[in-house]
Amino acid sequence: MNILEKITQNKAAFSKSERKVAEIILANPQTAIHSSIATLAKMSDVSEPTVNRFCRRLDTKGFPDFKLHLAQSLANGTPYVNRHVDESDGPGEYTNKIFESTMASLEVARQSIDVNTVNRVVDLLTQAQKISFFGLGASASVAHDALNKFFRFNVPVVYFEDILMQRMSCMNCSDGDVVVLISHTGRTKSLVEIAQIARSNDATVVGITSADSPLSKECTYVLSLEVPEDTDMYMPMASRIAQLTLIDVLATGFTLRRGNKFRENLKRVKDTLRGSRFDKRDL
Amino acid sequence: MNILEKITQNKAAFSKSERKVAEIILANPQTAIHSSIATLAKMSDVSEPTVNRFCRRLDTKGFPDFKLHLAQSLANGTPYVNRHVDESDGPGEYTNKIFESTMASLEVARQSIDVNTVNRVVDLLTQAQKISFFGLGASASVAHDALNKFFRFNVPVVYFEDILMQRMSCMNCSDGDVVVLISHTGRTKSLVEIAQIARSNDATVVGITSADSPLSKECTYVLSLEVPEDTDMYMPMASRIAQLTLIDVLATGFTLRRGNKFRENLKRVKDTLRGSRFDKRDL
DNA sequence: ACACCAAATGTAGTAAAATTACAACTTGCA
DNA sequence: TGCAAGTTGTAATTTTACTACATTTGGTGT
Repeated sequence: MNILEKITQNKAAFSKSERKVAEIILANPQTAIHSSIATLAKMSDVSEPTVNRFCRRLDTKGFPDFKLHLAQSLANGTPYVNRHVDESDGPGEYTNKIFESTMASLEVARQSIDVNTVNRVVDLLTQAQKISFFGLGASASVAHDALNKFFRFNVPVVYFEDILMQRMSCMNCSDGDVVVLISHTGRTKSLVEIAQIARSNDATVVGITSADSPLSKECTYVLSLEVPEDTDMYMPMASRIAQLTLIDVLATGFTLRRGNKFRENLKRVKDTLRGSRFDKRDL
Repeated sequence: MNILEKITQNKAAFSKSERKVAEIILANPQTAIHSSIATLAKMSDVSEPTVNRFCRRLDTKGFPDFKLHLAQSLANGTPYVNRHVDESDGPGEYTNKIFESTMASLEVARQSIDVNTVNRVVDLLTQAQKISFFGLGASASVAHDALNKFFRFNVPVVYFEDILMQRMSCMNCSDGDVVVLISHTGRTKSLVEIAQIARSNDATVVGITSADSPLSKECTYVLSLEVPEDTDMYMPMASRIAQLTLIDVLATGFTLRRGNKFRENLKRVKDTLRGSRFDKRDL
């Protein structure tokens, strides 16, 4: 865990002098990591052993070890904590907060992804006769993006924003078709219905949605993304970003998989051509 | 810069013994940060001053300072380096690489954003009579997403995928209208034309595009995102993600500026959606 | 091939930093 | 008031890092 947060949390448990040290470090962590224990003791107006005890209380081996932890907390990237925007924030603040929370959400999403399912879905997609991407509301643009990506692969791809078109499309599904349904909550009624229609027409249904949702129960495969809930009103839907990134992952997997096959194919063509050519040694 | 990369890069410039130290550190950086200079010297089979000189050569103040840098490089999150996917990668690897490069790109984008322009654009949007979002290809889905976000604000928002519709819409622009054009490269001809049409009809044109592009020259305001170029074939378009996040930033700025009354309105929109969803307690 | 110079490396001593053990001081409670 | 538990500081010890200088290595020109 981030040691800066830890200091803030344990603040109550510290003794008076230890708290002095905590204040100084929190106020100026960058200085702290470049100071010796003596300097820091003087700044906090306590003795050196007090600083040392402070470090130990935070489960570090001693002052140098503490500095290491602190340095890591301060390292670029780590402090991507889900910081919420509040009303008093200026443009600089909310810009940074949003970027940082987005990155934090991506990190959480990354860790929650089940690689095996990704692999199976990629497998499925490469073998699909037709791929459909459907989503509603905020997820519609994600489906839209997926269309863009997969369209380049020269595969039959389908995307509709309209519920009725989505339904009709699913009714025409058959064995070998893959329907990818995107929904953060997984509670959108019409999308759940579409999953049922697609399944009853022998299509494989892949859900990019949250686990244990009504939608996930209707899917053949579920790629769940555990993105922190967008509880805050100002909070952007980080889930979309995670979904898009997941689409990127699928598209990449697709390219890699098809790439291999494609290269083998190339080689076979070359071999076939050889017969119609003069060999090098014949020259 | 990440010190681990630095070590790898400068490897050639090192002396024989220094290289020994480099090898040991690269092979086991986690151990290195918890070792004293003496231990590390013994492991590398060199003398202590050699280790010290090694540290100095990397522009650190000495061994402790070097450890600090190393710790930061090893910190969770920092190694979000743009790692490229290669053909031999398995699902686990490419998934991680894509998430990490996306995060890395977001970080770069964050640093490149001009907050003042963000502020001015938010200002503009809050006062706009009508807001249009246009993009083509991959950027179309970003515009689509923007539509979704701003639609909730109960502001007249327009979005078209069709070039002709985009043109016509811009021809009907008037003073007070804001047209947001999204394009990673900023070299899409028809989008540049649309910018010109919109401007000549007194609309304010905001470009979410790269600086110094043809499109940027036609815009009233440019929000440039310096996202690393997607050179690699397997590389996903991280630029879209950055654009989306920027849209989030604008939307958030918009909400903040509009104040309390407006936020109540937002809540009402959310409540309305409830009817189309399965309730949590229904499970 | 040899001598010489410069760069690289190591040795030993020194300075600095961190830790330990213990003493003195608070603080709360009987 | 006095004592016990917890807190803080002092001083000595140990560990760690650094510096100055000596030795070695490798390369270059005669």
